[in-house]
Amino acid sequence: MPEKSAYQGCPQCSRINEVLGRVGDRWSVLIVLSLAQYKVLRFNELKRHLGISQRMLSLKLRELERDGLVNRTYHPTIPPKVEYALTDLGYSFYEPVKTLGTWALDNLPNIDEARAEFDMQADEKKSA
Amino acid sequence: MPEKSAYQGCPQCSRINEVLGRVGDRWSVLIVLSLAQYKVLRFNELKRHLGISQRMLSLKLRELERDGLVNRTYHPTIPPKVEYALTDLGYSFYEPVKTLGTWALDNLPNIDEARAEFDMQADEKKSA
DNA sequence: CAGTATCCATCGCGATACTG
DNA sequence: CAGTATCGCGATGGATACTG
Repeated sequence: MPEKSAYQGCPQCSRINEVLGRVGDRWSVLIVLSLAQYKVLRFNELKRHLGISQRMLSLKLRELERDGLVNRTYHPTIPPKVEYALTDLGYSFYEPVKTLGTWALDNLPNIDEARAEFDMQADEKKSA
Repeated sequence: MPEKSAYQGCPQCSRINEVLGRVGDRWSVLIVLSLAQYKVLRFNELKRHLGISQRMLSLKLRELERDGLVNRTYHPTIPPKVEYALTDLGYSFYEPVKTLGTWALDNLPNIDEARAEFDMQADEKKSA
């Protein structure tokens, strides 16, 4: 937690940042996205779907569970079976994330264009 | 860029992830937030406001400029003066970010509560 | 199957020093 | 003032091996 000298001008920034810490965490978002789409997934289903390592998936799922975004259901069978699903809070979190994802898809062409132009002008200076 | 075996089940995830990379980057978001609020800021104004290191601010600003989210205006005076502001694309990006920030402020109490309960139950097991 | 534990490479990022 | 260059530490996260 970078609680250095930051956020002097923005007291609530540190709190918003906590959530951004969750969103910024690609894996957490992808997990939420997957669960929103499939409703219920087992551990290895998520693992295969996302191409995430066991370690990371385990860590991130516990974080999400701790934050009340994901529900974990353990079935003590043999072999064991564990199902993950979004909580109500998880679904409510999905809403703004979806908004962001929509913006992303809509505007990535613009970003690509801006990058191309920026890089082109950088090249011009180099060859000048 | 972790272009490993990820995203098999979600081709557009990698693109969404690019934007999440930007959002996840706390500094980039805080810069956008600051510029949205103050319209125009100079390099050191941003630096002081955010408590960010020169190096990071410089790097992040160039990223944001390259992506077309931030506009850089150089005034060749002595001493030099450089002003940063959001582009139209930057402002449009601010919208979904604001949505997310609002969700954060609204729901952080819920997250805190969920955490407290989760940690309490974890403690119970430990002492059992 | 659903994890946990250990090891290790990478790198984000701050601190510091220097320049036009 | 507005950067760039270099160094170094700590966190992030993958690979691998082991357990109930």
